[in-house]
Amino acid sequence: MQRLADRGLRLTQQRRCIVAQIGAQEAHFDAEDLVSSLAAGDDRVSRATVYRLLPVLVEVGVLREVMRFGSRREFEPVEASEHHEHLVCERCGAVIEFRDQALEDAIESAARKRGFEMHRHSVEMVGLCPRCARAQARAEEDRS
Amino acid sequence: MQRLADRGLRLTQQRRCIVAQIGAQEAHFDAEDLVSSLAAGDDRVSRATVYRLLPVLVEVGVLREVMRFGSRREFEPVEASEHHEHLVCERCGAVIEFRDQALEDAIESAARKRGFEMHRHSVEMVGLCPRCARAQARAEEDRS
DNA sequence: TCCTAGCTGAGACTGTGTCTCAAATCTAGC
DNA sequence: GCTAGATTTGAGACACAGTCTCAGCTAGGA
Ligand SMILES: [Zn+2]
Ligand SMILES: [Zn+2]
Ligand SMILES: [Zn+2]
Ligand SMILES: [Zn+2]
Repeated sequence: MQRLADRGLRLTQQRRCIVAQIGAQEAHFDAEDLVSSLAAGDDRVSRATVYRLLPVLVEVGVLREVMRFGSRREFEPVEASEHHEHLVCERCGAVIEFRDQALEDAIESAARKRGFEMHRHSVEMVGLCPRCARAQARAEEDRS
Repeated sequence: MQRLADRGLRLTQQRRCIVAQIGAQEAHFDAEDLVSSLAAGDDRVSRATVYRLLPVLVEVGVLREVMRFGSRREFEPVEASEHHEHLVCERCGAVIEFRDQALEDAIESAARKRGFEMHRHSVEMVGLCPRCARAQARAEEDRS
C-alpha cells in the first residue's frame, strides 16, 4: 500500500481490498481469481478495478507478471517470495517452484554478454514431475 | 506434410497452403500472421482451419508453442531452427534470439537435480536491448 | 468544509480463439 | 475412374479475457 501512496496514487477502499486479497491467494493467481474471491466476501470491487490495479502493482514492484502458455495473465507477489523458476508437469499440472543459483548466474551472464540490460526473466520447464515420470515408466513397462 | 499422413490425417489443399506459408514466416509467428499472409496471396484458407491446424502441427512435432507474456499464442518451427532463448526489449519491442550453451547446461542440470523429466523449456529475458539501453542512459544524462 | 483530480462501476466493446453444422473433399475399395 | 463414407472445411455464432467509456463518487489537500 505504501508503494502506491509514494507514487501519489490514492489509497481507496477498493485498492485496500484487492491488496488484502492478494495476500490470501496462492503463490500464483490471475485477475479472475481475485474477482471471484472478492465477490465471495463482503467487499464490493468491480472487475474493471481489479484489472486496472494489477498492472499498477507490477509497475510499483509489488507483483511480477509470470510468463505462461495458457490464456490468462498470471501474477505472483515479488516480496514474501524469493525469485524462483517453474517446473510444469504436463501430466498432472503440478507447478513446482525452485531456486537454483547456478541457473540464475548463467542467465545473468548470458544477458550481460550480449549487452542486454535485463530487468526480469522467467524460466519455464515443461515435462514430467518425479511422480508422473515414475508412473509413466511403469505404464510403459506393463505394456511391453 | 508426411508427419500428417503418418497419423492418418488427410493432405488437403488447405493444409498444404498453411504448411507452405509457415515456411515463409519469420522465426516466430502466430495464427493471425498466417491468416493475413494467406489472405494476401491467392490461397483461400479460413481462419478456423488455420486455428485448427496449429495444435495438430505441435502434436506431430512440426511446431513448438512458445511461452509468452503477450496475448496471442506464438509458434516456431522445430526443425530448421536450432533451439534458442529470447531477449525481449521493453522499449522497442525487438526480440533477440540467442543460444548459450552454458545456460542450456545449467537448465538441464537444474531439472535433473530435481528428478524432473524435462521435455522442453523456455527462457525469456525482458529489459532493454543494447541500443535502447544506450538511448535511455543518454536521456537520463540530459535530464540531469 | 469544500474542491477537484483521480478513481470507480456497469456495461459496451475488442481481440483472440473455439464451436457448430451443412457442404465440400479426400481416400480407400471396387 | 467411380463411389461411398468419413474427414475436413468455411462462415459465422459463440466464449472468454481484457480494455475502454463516461457519469458519478471519493480521497485528501487547502
Ligand atoms: Zn506430474
Ligand atoms: Zn512462481
Ligand atoms: Zn530496444
Ligand atoms: Zn525463438
